[in-house]
Amino acid sequence: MPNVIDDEHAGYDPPARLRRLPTWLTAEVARQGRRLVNASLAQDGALRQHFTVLTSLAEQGPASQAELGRRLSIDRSDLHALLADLEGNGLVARARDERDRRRNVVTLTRPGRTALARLDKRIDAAQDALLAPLTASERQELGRLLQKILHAS
Amino acid sequence: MPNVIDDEHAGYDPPARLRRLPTWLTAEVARQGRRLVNASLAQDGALRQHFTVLTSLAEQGPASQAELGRRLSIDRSDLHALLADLEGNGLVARARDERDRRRNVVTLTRPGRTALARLDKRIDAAQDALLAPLTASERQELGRLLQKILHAS
DNA sequence: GACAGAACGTTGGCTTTACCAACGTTGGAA
DNA sequence: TTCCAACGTTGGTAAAGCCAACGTTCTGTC
Repeated sequence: MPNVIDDEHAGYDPPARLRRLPTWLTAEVARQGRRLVNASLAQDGALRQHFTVLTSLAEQGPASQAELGRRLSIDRSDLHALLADLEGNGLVARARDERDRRRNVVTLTRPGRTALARLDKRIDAAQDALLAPLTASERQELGRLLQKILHAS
Repeated sequence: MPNVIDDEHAGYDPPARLRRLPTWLTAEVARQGRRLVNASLAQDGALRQHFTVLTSLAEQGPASQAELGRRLSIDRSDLHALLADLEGNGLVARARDERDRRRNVVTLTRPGRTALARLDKRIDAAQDALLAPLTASERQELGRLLQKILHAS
């Protein structure tokens, strides 16, 4: 007869040692965030990395595949598959760079821009769901701390 | 002639839209932490989840496989493989619970305890590496915020 | 100008983590 | 006793991350 609340996370009780570990905490929060984002984006049949690529193209402009990979820290081979998906859906165009024919210049199409606008809303909803327990200033502080870690790497 | 420093992360420059997203930030920091932890644990041929399981057994005591899975939010089937690894290395023992013969009671062995002590040091080193850019109070605050998110889920 | 090495896109493979579905066994409740 | 739940187990899928190798194209150097 467990006296825990009857919910899907019944019994969840990680040891204190783990709950004190920053790498464990970030991994666990990231997992939760990923679940929320995946559920949101799945409504449009998109993956998290599709959103990442589209966002980079929209904000930072066209780029070769290799440059895109460096900007986002995504492996060339993984990016290849992602771009194939996006190109297949007409959200992105790949064209050989005539000034350097090794390169494929990736461009956001008009449908791509439209799709991204839709995904943007999905993503924002997921952020709110994840950060619901935090106040506005706590959210800001969390962002600052995480950025500080990333920036110094 | 790029004027960037010659390092392995050359060109890393994610769009501001992503750098503002909590789910993206936590995922990125978690990825970095995972790399550090994996590199540390690999020296002992262990996986992150091996450490998780051993830690739970050490701190929270023996448990059935199902209960272990609920505590750590690890799927039964994934846990099965992890326990097979650990049992194969003699770090863990599985014994049928005679009071409920559906259950396998998992116990930490003496070699398991020894191995965990080794892994503990590896893990702590990885924490320091990840949090290097933060002050002591910032580390504490980050932990608090992440725990608040997890606890309320 | 020829040559060696680097960068590029591409293909293929492997690992970890995360889920889900189904089976036979065992226990508990109606 | 019967039905359902829980358990361990097996098998499968998918996302993500990472690495090695190939042929093509550029670039720097001799």
